[in-house]
Amino acid sequence: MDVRGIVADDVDVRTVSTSYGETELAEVPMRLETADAERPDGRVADGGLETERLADGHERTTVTLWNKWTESAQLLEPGMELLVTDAETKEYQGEKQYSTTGESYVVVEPSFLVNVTAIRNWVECPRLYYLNKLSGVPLNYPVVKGTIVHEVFGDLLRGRELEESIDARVEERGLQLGLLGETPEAVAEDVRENATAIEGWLEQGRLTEGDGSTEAAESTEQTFSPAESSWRSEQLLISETFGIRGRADAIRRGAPVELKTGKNLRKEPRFKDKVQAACYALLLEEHGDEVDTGTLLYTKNSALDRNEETGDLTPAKDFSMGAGLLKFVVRLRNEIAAMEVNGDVPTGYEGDAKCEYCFEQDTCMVVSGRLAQESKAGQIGRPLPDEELEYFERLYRAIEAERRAVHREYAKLWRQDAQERADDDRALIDLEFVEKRPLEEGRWELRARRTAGGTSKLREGDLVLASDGHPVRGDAELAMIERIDEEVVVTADEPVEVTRLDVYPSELTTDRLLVALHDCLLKGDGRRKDVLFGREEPAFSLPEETFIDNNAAQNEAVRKAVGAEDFALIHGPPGTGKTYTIARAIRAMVDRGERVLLSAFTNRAVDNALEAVLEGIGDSLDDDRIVRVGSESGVREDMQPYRLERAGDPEDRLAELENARVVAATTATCGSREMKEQAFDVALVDEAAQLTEPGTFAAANLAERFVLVGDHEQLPPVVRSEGGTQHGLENTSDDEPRAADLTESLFERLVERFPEAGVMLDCQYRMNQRIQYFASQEFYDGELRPAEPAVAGRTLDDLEGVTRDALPEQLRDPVAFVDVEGDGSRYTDDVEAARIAELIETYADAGLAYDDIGVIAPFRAQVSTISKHVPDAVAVDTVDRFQGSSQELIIVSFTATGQLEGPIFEDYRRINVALTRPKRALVLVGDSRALESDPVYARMLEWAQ
DNA sequence: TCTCTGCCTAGAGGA
Repeated sequence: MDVRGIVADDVDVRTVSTSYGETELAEVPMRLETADAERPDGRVADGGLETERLADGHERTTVTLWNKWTESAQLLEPGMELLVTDAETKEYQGEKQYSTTGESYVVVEPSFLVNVTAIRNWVECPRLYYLNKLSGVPLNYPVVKGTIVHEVFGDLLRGRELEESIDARVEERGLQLGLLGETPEAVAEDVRENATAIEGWLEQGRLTEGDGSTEAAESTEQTFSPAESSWRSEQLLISETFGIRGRADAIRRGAPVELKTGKNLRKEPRFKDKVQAACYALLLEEHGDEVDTGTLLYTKNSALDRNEETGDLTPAKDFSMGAGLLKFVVRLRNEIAAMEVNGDVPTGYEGDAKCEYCFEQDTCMVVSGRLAQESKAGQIGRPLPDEELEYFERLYRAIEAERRAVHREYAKLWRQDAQERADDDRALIDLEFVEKRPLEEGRWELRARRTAGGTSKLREGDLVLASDGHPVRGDAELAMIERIDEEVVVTADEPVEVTRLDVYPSELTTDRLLVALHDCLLKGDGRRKDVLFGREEPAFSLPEETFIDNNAAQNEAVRKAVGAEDFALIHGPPGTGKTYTIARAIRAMVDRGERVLLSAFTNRAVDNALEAVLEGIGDSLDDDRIVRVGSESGVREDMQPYRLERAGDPEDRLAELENARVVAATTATCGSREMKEQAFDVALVDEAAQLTEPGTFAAANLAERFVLVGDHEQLPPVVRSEGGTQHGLENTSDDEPRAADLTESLFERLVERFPEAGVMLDCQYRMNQRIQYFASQEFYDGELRPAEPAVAGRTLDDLEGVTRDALPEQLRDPVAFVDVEGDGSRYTDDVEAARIAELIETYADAGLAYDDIGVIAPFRAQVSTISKHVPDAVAVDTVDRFQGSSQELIIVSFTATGQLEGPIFEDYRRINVALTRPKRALVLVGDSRALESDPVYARMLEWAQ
């Protein structure tokens, strides 16, 4: 039976005498999860025992961990989650207790999914794991080559021809190879050397494998065919029991095969390689296969290197895996999980690797020296100033809290049932599998039909877990959504019979935030840090020329952007021509011969800004000097011609990127290995108030100086972690990072600290004066004003075919309030939705086109309710998604009856965004009693009535 | 059930 619960108190570890001699044991006081809950995998947590039941339905008991599991017990802290499989029960002083058996595994924090590579790194040196996370793996040739060899291996298993695969895989990495100064021929030759060893071995295996049937032998005559020979390539595996996730290179007859692009002439595989294979064995075991062997393929082993001892001719080394190794691997995994949850930093003393052999030795010593960390390798350099150390510590923990939030998303893959996932918009379920079709590249195209309506967050270009029913327990593979409407089309490496798609949570953003933080503080320019940490004032050498002659604030903003030596801040309230100002600033910079990075958090913002730059730069720069870096699905259609292809001839791709005078990319992409090789004179970051500090650094790190453009009175960065209440860690809640560390943008902090480095654009070109008034008073100290009389006086009458006189009197004013009592539900309001539908018809009757109307609601549930009532052409969305756009008429649904409940109303920046979207008319629809209950909303009501 | 975008995964190697 499995025992799962929360550690309730300190753990007692001691040595006792048994008939076998001295033995270690650990007694863990635990609070069990709801007793008789049957787990979805059919295992039953203990239900029948008469243990002490607590008021909350949890039972309290003691679990005894024997022998080597005491090592994992030492890691436990009260509040951590613990799982013991195959436990036995015993009675002690009238109380039922549990203890490990010979079959048991002990898993610390099982819902934290540890990567297989993390375990592999950790077994070599725990600090290596930490360093990889902190400073990232830079672009280097051995790694790129290794990746290509792996891809070719997968292709061979899927039946692709060797030369075709090599050519295609080398071609795909054109940009990376260009950055590394490699030629396709040399790389292909290098890959060929490694791949022929594999091919020969596969061929040999095919002849001797004796899969049995003559049918199999015949059908594999041409190329190796996995379908007939119980092979499977590249499978993503997740274990909910062991808390491990990884992607096996290949699986042969249920056993893992791991490829290594190197040489190993010894008889045995390297220990860390065995550990890696053992991880996959554990993963496979959970999927129902008993695994006791593994194979390692060292591609540089060839006949020439015949091992004297064994006479090995092949690159393959088979080895057997005992229960001891598997348990050892779980204990390693426990160390990582405990460290991640506690936020500890490994020193290197935990392992016994020799630092002089380590290729990360220099990095290790520098990080130790600069961050004042104890390390086995020693330290180089002086520690950062205290304020920087404190900052690093704080942000590191905030980012790690964010990482744990991503892990909670992983855990939902198995903790929530299908319907819950679907209701959460995180999965499409009950699909009807239609067909699988092999693609040229050896991948598969999979089609399924949707049997029910329903929304989901899934979009074209997203990476998803495609499964035949369950993303963890079933047959599942990572897939890319190609098309999603009534039919869903995805591509994947393996032909899964798809009936369900799940959002696959990614740690990529958190990984990149951490690296950006590291780069800023440890590699960053000293002068910049002096300014960021308030030791120096930002400097300017402002140009005399006039860039924009009809808007003083915009002109001043461009002067500051061009003349900043450290940074400049452009505060752009709604409709004030931020993008135009950016375009002018970039033009001025380019005219001065500077290379500019244009960035923002979202693809949409990057494309919008780039569009303005293209309009503004026009004649002054050839099109091929402007490059958009990003994925095909992320970049807007009309910007595709500027998008940098990754595939192709290395020299061409490199030239395209390096010759570009303006490079546009999201901040996440700025943290990519390719972009990190680039250098710029200026980084200009739009929508900077929506970025976390490390997110801003990802762009700023690449440039000599930076310009941030944004509005901190609009929406802040999206942060997932709650910054306090962390699952299973009540005892350390005092030390938990405050969410504020990531929710306040660098833009906002710098605007407050160095107001003189910023300019606020004060003329808006969007709203009728009456509409603008409230936002100006409430959020911009009354300083926002219409740019010209035509803006101040604009009304719906200006639009062709619209007659305001045809509207009821109440709606003739540019701002109107419609009092609706509401239906009292929490996140939806049918009464409001129906009233809004009527309003839309009223405006349509007065001549307004549906696509000039936008409806904003606070909750997604209300958005979908309203959508059902109104024509498709009307844009209905949440505030968050409306940020950055505008409409002639905006109708706001407040969706609250009696009182304003919920945190969504507490952030007034959200109401600022909603009220500043319209150009000519604004209608507020809501319950006046609810709105009056809050002073800001009450003032809004007064203004609107 | 408050709002929610990124990135494309993990892992690729070297004594």
